[in-house]
Amino acid sequence: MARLSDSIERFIIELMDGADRIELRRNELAQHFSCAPSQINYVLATRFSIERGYIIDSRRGEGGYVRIVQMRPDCSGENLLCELLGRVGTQINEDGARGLVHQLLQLELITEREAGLMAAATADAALQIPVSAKDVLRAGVLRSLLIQAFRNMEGGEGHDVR
Amino acid sequence: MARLSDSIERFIIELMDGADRIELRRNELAQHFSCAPSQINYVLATRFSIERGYIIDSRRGEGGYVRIVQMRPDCSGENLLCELLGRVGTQINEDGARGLVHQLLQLELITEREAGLMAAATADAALQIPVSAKDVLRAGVLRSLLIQAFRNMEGGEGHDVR
DNA sequence: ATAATAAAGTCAGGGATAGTCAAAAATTTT
DNA sequence: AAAATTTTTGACTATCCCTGACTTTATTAT
Repeated sequence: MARLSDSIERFIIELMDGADRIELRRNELAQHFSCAPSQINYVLATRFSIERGYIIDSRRGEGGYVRIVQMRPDCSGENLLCELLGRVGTQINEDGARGLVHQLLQLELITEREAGLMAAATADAALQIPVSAKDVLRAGVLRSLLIQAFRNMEGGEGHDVR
Repeated sequence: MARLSDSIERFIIELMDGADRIELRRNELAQHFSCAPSQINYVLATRFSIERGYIIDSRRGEGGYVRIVQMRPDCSGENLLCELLGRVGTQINEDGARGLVHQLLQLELITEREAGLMAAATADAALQIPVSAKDVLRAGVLRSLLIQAFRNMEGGEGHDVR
């Protein structure tokens, strides 16, 4: 029998129907498939991961939702974000970060102002901790920035700045 | 169900219509939305906080009111930057950082995309170190971002609205 | 002054969502 | 069949929104 996770994956993809984003209620979906709500999280984690080109956003409480955003993999056959994240790795130095940001700028995926911000956030001066750990920390910040930058490209409202 | 709080927030912002202050009756507003009066307090606390640059003033009893004042730092350039850096101080938590970014957005000093980047760089998730030091680190990153944001503004390119 | 009335504030709690994690179950690989 | 891997579930947690009971303050009437 087709695994439940696969069915749910297919169902969601069909729901998206080419659109690059969709919002759904976790519990409703779980009910539709008569499974535990956390099963949905599993599907999201394994089938709609960053590596596969998706970004998940969610909110709890009354009016809660789970939003799935598919990043368009345009600029390169492979998923560009995925590749960039790979290049960031677990640590990266200031020059490496700058180079990467510069490349985004060259590709016209971000503006000069945005590039300036990304560079500022990953500059040595911004990360005030013992030198030894800076590169690791910078990698975390840069990853977060990259994911956000790609979210921006989807034209949506990005995530709440709340 | 659409969140009542969001509707009320929107309603108030529309009422203000660019003005920097407004006075309203808590009970009337509650009645308009058919909700408990305390709901209004909730909206004020979560959407019109100090962090977002609002000050709430009120009076009880006959002729009571709630006044919402949007702080518009009248200083610009250097002074505003100074003030904001002061607010960041040596440490700031995630909510504080978000509120400040939200305010820059409201003041139209940065674009939504830029706000998203600033929020991403100062999110808890981006700073992968022991919790205890996060706020200090975040302050460093945010300071760096602010300085860069103001550098952008002086460049006078206006902001790309994309 | 005191009492009555008319606001607004506070806070704890409940309901509605979603997330996490570890253990059990199922499936696949060796 | 044993081991390894993936899937599924359930118990517990976290967050957000909304309400209601009770409190505080200001004004007005007696």
